[in-house]
Amino acid sequence: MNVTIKDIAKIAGVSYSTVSKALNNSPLVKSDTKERIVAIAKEIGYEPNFAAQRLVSKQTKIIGLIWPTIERVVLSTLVTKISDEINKTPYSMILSVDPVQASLETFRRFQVDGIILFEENVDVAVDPSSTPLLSYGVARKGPANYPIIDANHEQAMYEAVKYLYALNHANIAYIGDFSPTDPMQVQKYKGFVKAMKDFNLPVEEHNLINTSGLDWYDGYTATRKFLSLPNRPTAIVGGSYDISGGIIRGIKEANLDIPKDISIISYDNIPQMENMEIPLTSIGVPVDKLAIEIVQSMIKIIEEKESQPVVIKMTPELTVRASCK
Amino acid sequence: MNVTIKDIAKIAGVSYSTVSKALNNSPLVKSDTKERIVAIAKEIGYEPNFAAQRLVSKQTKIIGLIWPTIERVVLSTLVTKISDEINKTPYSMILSVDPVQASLETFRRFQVDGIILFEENVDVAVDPSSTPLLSYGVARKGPANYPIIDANHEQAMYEAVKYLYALNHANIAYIGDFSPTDPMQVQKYKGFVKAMKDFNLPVEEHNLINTSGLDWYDGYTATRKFLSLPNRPTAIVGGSYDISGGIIRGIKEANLDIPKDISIISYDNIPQMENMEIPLTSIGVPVDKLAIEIVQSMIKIIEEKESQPVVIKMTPELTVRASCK
DNA sequence: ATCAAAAATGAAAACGTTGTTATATTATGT
DNA sequence: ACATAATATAACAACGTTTTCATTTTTGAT
Repeated sequence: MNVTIKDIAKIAGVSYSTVSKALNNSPLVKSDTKERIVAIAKEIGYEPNFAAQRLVSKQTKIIGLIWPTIERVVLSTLVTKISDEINKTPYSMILSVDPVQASLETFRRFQVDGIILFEENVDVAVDPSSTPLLSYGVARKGPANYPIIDANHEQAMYEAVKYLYALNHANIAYIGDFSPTDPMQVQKYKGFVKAMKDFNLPVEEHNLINTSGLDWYDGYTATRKFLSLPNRPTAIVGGSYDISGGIIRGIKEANLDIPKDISIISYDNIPQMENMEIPLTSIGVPVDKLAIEIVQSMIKIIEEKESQPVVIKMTPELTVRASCK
Repeated sequence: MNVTIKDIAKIAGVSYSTVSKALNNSPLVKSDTKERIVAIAKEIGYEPNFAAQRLVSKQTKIIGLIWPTIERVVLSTLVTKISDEINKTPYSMILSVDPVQASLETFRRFQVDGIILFEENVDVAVDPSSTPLLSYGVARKGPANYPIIDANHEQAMYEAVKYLYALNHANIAYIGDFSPTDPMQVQKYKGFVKAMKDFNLPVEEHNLINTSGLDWYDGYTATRKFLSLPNRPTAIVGGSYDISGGIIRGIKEANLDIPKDISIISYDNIPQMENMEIPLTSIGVPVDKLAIEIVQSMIKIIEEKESQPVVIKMTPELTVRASCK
């Protein structure tokens, strides 16, 4: 059987309500007594009973994370970081990999205090009266009825081009997914094109390479194809971590050197960029900062109960490594 | 404020203890009353209060999963499946990506009912009197004081060779990690060598290729190197999902065809094998079955309280796809 | 020394369940 | 019709906290 505050009370010769206050560092109890009680608690290895605390506080101190799409390295890194971040707070995290609606159902049953949703193209009907919800996704036209944290993809791509331009590149290509149904990709595309225009660089067919997908293989095949064409760019912007992996391989296979022959900068700012065949210079919101922002916002929403459906656009950062010249 | 059994009691005109029994389908309450109460509960959207149930039942119905190594596709798939599986039960899962000892600490505080540990080379000192613990890892010499679920790596590799042998291959190479400090890899190595000997196939330097790592790139570089050597094998056993990805690439680059020129079978049995450049024939315990076994065992240990430190060796299965001939 | 105010502690209700025990109701056999 | 057994329902303690309110103790001013 576990140690309770009543056990502590008995040893300390005080009432258990005093113990409760002492352990919560209440100003209502004398500091000598407080110290004595805390010492005893530690001594006999007291751990507060979670269920009892929840019952009276009407909170679960649990945040649910809905993660319907699996197995993209970037996302699993983000999940890890979010978990880390939540563990630093009094909250903890439970994970659901079920489809969105089913997950919401589960979390309601669980009475979690808040829900973080990884949104990919999903538009969720959320009853605003219910559990606080925060989405990591893309801002909509008409704002949803819950807050959204969104990496500024457009700005990221703009900065990528700006950086390459500053390095005197004039023939810059974008290898990425141009799917018009994925808002994230649309943003990236826009940002690239806008920057190119702003710097008076040509935007033509040969420097807009559609991978039709976000995976390694998509980047690889697209690169092979486009390297065989004339008017080869001197710099490439890769649309995702995985795509860029494929790009590197494609370039290597053509016996070209990075960055001597071609510079490359990739979207997605995760530590793994460092460990690629060539450490990739990358642009994007650092995954750590993203995690912190998501968790902080979630907790704020939970605790302040005032969830305006704001959109938080996170600013991308450039991390220079060895792939641009 | 949430609906409680007292609200139901008021509406139904019975005492709340009767409601409790009715909702738990107790034989102590008349079936008419039961139905009526259940109907009302549904009607007004009653959800039992988790904390209250936990407080009285002395259980949390939460299973903690410790996952210290991240970002190996195979493992994240397994985590997903385990989560799925747990969600089918009355339990739910919380995830910790902290180092083992810190995670154990957290989970104790949480009073989780059981802990699943993904063990990679970690030897954990566990106080057997405490929370039930189940490890997914490798059997030790002296059994640990908790149960271990272990894929039979040795048998897997044996079966791989057997399969290739049945396809009339005589020159078979193993491309994998031969690190003597990683017990999983040692098992695989052993299984391969044993099979080769049993089938009277030669085990020489040219068909034991050490990648010194488990990643894509390790497989790729190893393959490039060994393809340049004479006496090229007709079939390859790849040591992991990622390694095999690299092997495929290496072979393709050498302008060889799979399976026409070289057959390849990979360790790890996950659905993603289907989506590789070439759908890979693979051997290993199917990740779904692994997840089911882990979760079932965990729950059994929790509920029966009799955790003998057994080792469960899971039988690998062969999934034939397009990469062997 | 006396008393009021302030400080410290204690008592007890509340949170929403489950499970045990007590009570009321119905059925059964004579 | 009556005792007895079986059945259905109600009452209430218990789980381990937090929090409110009541009580006791200490402090400080007179």
